[in-house]
Amino acid sequence: MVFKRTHMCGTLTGANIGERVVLNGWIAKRRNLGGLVFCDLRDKTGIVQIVFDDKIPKELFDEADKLRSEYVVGIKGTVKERQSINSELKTGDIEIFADELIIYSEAETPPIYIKDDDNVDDNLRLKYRYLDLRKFKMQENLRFRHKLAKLTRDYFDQNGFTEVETPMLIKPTPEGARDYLVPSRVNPGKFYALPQSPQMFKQLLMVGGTDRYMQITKCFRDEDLRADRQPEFTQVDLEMSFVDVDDIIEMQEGYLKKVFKELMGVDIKLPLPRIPYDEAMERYGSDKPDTRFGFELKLLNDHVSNSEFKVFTDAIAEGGAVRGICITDGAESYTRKKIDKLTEISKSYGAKGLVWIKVADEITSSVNKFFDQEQLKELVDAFDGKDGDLILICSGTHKVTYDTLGFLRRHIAGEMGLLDDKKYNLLWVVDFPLYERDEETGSYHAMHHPFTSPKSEDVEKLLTEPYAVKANAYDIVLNGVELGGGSIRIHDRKLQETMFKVLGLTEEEIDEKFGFLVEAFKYGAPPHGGIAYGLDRFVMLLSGQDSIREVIAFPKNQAAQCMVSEAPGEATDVQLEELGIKRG
RNA sequence: GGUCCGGUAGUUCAGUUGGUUAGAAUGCCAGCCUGUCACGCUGGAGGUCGUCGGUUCGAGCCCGAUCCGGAUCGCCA
Repeated sequence: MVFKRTHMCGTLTGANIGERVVLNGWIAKRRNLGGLVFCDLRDKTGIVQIVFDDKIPKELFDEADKLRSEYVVGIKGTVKERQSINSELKTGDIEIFADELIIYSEAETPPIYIKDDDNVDDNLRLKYRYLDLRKFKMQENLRFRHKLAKLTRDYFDQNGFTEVETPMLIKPTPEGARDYLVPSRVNPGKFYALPQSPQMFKQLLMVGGTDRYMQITKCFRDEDLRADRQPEFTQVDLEMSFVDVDDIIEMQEGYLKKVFKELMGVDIKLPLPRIPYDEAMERYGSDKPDTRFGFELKLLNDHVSNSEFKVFTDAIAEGGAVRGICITDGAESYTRKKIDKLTEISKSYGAKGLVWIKVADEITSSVNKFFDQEQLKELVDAFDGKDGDLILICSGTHKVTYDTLGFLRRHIAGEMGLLDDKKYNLLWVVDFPLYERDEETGSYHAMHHPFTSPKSEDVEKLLTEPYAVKANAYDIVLNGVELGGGSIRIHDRKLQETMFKVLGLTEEEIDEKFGFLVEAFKYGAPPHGGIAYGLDRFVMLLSGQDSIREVIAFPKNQAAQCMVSEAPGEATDVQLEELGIKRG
């Protein structure tokens, strides 16, 4: 038997006083005072206090005395005003005097507490996810995620987009991230891959005349996990025909404005800033800059090139750089010990060391032996340094200086409490390089993917100076996190062939990997482009969580295992034989 | 694959220089309790100190190996 509930626990208020109500939920807490039993009854909307007193039959009272944490019960009773109000509780001015009780399920003592701010081992939470999900915080996160997804569908629907499902079983294309492979029983020895993104299919949809496509879909990458990276994750995927970069950005800014207005109550100013990739690297050492604070990078090659400090001069001679950042407003707290700590972390980004300069009447530094006061003053002036500031300098390849200082400026800002989570700095990073160099093989490599179009003014440089070619590619960045990215694609067959040529792909490789797309483009491809957002990250940032695991109902742990179901599991010999993977 | 941190009661943790029977809080169980809401009071149960090996008269603590977890770099077109 199930009690037909009349209300949800958290929605009851003083307006319900005198009403007879029926509630279902979990026992969050029982307090037995002897002749009086209080229970906190919880459902996803909140908690309300139930009272069992001596006015009820003894059998019912005895039943109430048996209640324990996480028992699932139904209650019938009358709403009354409280004698003692609990201002901590939304429903704290009322309580339910129960006259009927049904215990649907008893429960063992739960291994984790059902409490929002409970500090418990992450794997325990994942193992008992169904208990973890009972927390209000988790229910709120799921609800928030749902709202964002709904708003996304509504917005793009209103703008003429059609949601189309693309296949989950696709052809393996060994490029970029590692594929999850799925063996095909009816094609022994052959495999499907799970999509890393619907990229090629959404382009086919454009060739197919869909014009404006969107999809909220799962994508899969068999790479190592991080706090903001799961092997299966959700993308908001979009593609539009007959557009240029401005068209796409304008459409997205409308979307972002709506998201921030309706879900966060924040008015964002349009148009959003656009920062060219080169400038982002030069000023922030990152292609996803956090602009909520300063500490911008400065190239110091000209200021140190004639110094005695070989570490610097060697780096410059080898084509590298010397760069620094200046920590202002409260840098005094950085003692030698703390700077040593920073130096230690810097090494993981490839820096050999970190030079520090403390600005004061008498400038001190870790390189006093090599720089006199005048030379140090020059460096300080390069940053407009003031008394109390701390300048940190590192040298090496351009990449090492960007990575190290890009990390340090954000790390230090975090330590100094400058990362205001109420501030939403959205910006576009544009004009990405089309190619990057593969450090191991020395070959060219599409930075985005091989269908990204070069900027028209750079097309002639494709074969002569590939590194100088900028792409019609853009990333949307929020507070130092990449929310999404996209590009205008190549729709011209000649240009696509040139692109493949620069990448060093043979006819066979092209045919094997992208043959069907190249073939499709023979029959009339519209100019098109799109973008994809990481939905999990988006929800994480907006709801103020520090891991995407908080906004995914059943996430994987760092070893890519599902702690609830214990996936992945073994396959039986019979299964493997049937799939043609193992001989019987 | 590399680096760093961690693994002690159901849970979160403490455990000094290697030294008696490994502690606290919370949770759990029992009894008492009519206005609690982190209820209170009294009592109780609860441990393969991740695992294996070594050093030692003696190891939670030291050494080696290993497993597991987390963070991070590489990786993530």
